[in-house]
Amino acid sequence: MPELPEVETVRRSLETYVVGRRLRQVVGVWPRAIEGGSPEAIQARLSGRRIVGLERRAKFLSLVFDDDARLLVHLRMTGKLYPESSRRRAPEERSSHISARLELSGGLRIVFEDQRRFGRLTLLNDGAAYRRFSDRFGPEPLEAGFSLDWLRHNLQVHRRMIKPLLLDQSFLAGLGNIYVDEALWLSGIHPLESAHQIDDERVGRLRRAIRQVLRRSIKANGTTFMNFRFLGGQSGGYTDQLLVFRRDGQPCLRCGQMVTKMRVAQRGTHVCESCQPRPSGAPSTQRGRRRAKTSSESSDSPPRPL
DNA sequence: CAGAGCACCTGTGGGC
DNA sequence: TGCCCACAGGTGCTCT
Repeated sequence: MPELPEVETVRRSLETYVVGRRLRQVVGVWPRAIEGGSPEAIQARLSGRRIVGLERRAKFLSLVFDDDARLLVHLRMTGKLYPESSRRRAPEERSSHISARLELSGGLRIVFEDQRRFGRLTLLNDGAAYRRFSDRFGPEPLEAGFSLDWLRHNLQVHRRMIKPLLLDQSFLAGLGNIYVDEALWLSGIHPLESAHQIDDERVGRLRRAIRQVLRRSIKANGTTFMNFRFLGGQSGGYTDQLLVFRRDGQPCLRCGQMVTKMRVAQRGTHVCESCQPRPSGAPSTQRGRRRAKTSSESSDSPPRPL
């Protein structure tokens, strides 16, 4: 599930609950949810420490403690993080899906629920460890480091296809499948295009598109398909504003041609082949498999500009 | 370096 | 109706 806007939504929703409290204990941990450590090690290192911040880096949440230790949370596909009391009535919650509970001072419990159990907790002992962690990622797309010059230069030096490059967290932090498709559609760039072949004008459009979709989605509290939720089970409002993602078989909102679904970098990819012209040398590999968009309709419906 | 395939998990929905 | 399989918002590994 969660990409930058969803993780940021969770961060904002939890910040006021957790900052200022002390961690009492970590309970109910599914041991494999701990990355490179153990529940006991987390417990020993963090219990009694005060939480002084809740930050986000890429798609990680980072509980910052008063002595610079951190507890990282990655929600992966289906993870949720919420104060227990706010979710009493959430119908889909199942105890078998709980990966951990954090007991904080004042009787607050934060639940880490994760249906698919991909989500992970990671303990970082000090600021140096955090620096090493943070250095694995590219710039944050909503911060100053993601400048036009930076993007122009760094697209130039890669021969990879643009979509997998934008999904690569070490290149740019925080984008996932939804917002890459959205940003490429907005900027009129085909996902198979080689990064270094994107001309300056489209680089500028791409940068604006990335920032626009992320900002708007954060404003709407993210996107919900299956099960992204925050606080008391609220879902993201950006789902209604999606421009191309999951709109395969429907007319493109810009030109009216049918939006198609293909496979790029093993990910479902939504594209308007008319607004996002396929690069000349691109392999036409895409095995559409089942989902075949052919959608049984006559292939050419009249373009309907909107 | 770049890309494919798979592994990690569970649930859901489409096709037959 | 029910079974089987592909697929799902992410990431990290191996192999070519």
